[in-house]
Amino acid sequence: MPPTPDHFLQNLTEPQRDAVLHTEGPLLILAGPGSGKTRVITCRVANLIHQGVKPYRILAITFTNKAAGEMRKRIEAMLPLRGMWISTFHSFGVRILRQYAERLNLDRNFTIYDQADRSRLVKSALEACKIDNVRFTPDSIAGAISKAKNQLMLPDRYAGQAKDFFSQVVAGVYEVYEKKLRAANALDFDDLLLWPALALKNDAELRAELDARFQYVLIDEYQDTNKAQYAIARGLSIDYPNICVVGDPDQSIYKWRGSDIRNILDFERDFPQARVITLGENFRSTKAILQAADALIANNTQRKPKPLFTANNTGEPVRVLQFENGLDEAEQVVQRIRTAVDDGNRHYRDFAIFLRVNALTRNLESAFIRQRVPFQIVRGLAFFERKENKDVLAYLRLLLNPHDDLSFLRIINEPARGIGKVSLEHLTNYAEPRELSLLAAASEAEKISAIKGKASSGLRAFAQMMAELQPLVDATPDELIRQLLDRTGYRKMLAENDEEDQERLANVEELITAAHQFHEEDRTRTIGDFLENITLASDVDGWDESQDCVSVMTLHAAKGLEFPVAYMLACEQGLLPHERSLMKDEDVEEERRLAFVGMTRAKEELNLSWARLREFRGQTLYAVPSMFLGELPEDGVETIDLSASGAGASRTMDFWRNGLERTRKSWYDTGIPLTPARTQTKAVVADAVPSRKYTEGMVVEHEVHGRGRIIEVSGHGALRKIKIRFRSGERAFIADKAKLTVVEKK
DNA sequence: AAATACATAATTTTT
DNA sequence: TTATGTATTT
Repeated sequence: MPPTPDHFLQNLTEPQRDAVLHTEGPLLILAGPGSGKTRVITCRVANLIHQGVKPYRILAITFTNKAAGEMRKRIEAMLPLRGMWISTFHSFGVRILRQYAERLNLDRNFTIYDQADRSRLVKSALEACKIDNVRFTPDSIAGAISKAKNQLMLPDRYAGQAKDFFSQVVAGVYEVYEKKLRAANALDFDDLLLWPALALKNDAELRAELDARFQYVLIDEYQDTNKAQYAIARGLSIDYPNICVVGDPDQSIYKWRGSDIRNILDFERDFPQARVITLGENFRSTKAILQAADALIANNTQRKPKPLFTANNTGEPVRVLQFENGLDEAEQVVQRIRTAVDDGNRHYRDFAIFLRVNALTRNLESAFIRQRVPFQIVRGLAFFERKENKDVLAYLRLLLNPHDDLSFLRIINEPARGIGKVSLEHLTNYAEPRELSLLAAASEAEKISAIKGKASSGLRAFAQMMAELQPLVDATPDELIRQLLDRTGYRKMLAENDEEDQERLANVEELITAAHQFHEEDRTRTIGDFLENITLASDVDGWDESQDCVSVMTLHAAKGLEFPVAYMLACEQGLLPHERSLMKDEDVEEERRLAFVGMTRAKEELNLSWARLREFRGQTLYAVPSMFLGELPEDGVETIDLSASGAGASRTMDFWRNGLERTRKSWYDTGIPLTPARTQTKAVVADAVPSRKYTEGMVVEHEVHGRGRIIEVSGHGALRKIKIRFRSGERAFIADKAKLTVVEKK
């Protein structure tokens, strides 16, 4: 029984209905949090299909694979969907690149390099360029390359516009990096967007073909697309400009990754006839929550004001909880959750805890375990990032792509085969001018005179072994891994030893299970698909909703989700907003949007907390409540002081509201380390301020480097750095950590 | 070449 | 606190 259009339109508000019914021509939906965006999207697709549009003419782009799966499920509940593409931009890119591989002069079996691979490759490119004496880190250079790629800039054009020293260094590295990628038959994350974008630009025939194939394009979380992604969307919507983008500028939280809010302006410029529909009414949160979020985001100046309103109840006030320290915070939050569940009002799955940084999960983890409260930390890839699993995956990658030198280097001596750094240098020197992969070079190791005895035979044996494993790539994934573990000696390496190895072995076994399940779900999926799936997975993709447990995740991972009760922990200056954002107003505004995203996840109850003392990199510092707490309205917000010092309620927000008025940048000046850690008496606090005792011009004595003069002091608190000129050269230290004695004050 | 001890540096967010 | 690199020994 095919559902009638009424079916999709029931219970929709007028703007929602407009959005669903607008099928032809460009459409921009500005959807505030909780405005029923998902419903509109699914109904709109269902409506399209109902009107006779073939599912395979529709392309829907989501932000995570999980969101893609969810959307598919929801639409399928209404209509059959065979042939419709729903994926992330990156998965879409891979699919196009594999499909049109020959045409784009690509090997279909390319490996996808993640950011860790990228870092290592940049490092080796740096070495190849012989620029190891510069102070730029591989990561900063990798970041610059990534940014260039996001802006569709290839090495030659980048070199052309490189003016300052840094850009010029990057330009050189970028070119070598690209060559290395090509030689390894690998693409990095950015290439998965860059290549399709350029293909659409340069190959008119291909562009027209894909444009006609995907006559209806839908893009969710549009505020977080970058230039390359926009180029793809644009290229697919010229002959058939039925493109619908959905986003909320106030929820843009990936500027640091290249997302560009200007894409919204460009959309209206490139599609002047575009219809714009605003979904403002919130159906998710209580009035109290929404008002608090609204008041917060109103502090952003780079923003078009937009009303948030709801017909929902006022509900409980938003709570700001003050704790003595991070340990207390974790324990008491978990306890509050447990109490609510014990009282029978809630399930564990109703609760989410949001954090700005992953590193903050530690205290929570032990609190959950101690109080026996079920929880899951949503950090999807952690399992595959374990050394043993990465090793096994590297073996698989090398089997599938023998040119993958990075993987070769990872496993060539794992288990030990008597092949050390020097031998590998000889091997590289042999391989490079001959344009051989390291694996190919290894197979003819006897021709390399510089490599002797054990190393030489080890290399040849390795190449031989990989060749023998080759036919197994067609076996089932789990069988392949099992064989691989036996024949490479990896299992033997782990089998003989201590408990740590036992655990590693167990992890590898779990990897086999994962591969097995992956294959069982869909027998057509290969080991290559398995690897691809792991690389392109997002953090939330590992989130299991079916469990009745508390979810812990970063604010970034929380995007798009909702929970009856949300806790946002560590709302402290330096953490939220993060210290790395404090230098620029626009970065602070992004942090504020991040807080806004977190707050608007909550349906019924919202709790924000901070602690007076925060353990940080092994030492305890005084914390300053987040400036964002001071931006909340007094109405509908309740402040509760649960700290031992109990200085009375409401100090939190007064801190920011009233005259204290410290500049944002100065929070870490109050960060006074306590020694020894965890001591909380005021006496100890008072006398130790090592970070501030050094000044420029001082002469100091260092245990190792001898006497030197301080030439620069920067940063604050635990991050305070001092630069010292010794006879042997200049060196930088963390002020707190350096073992120095003052010889002469200036 | 590999194992070990030792020092020291670094820590946002992620497809 | 943890990961990474360096120097030293076997």
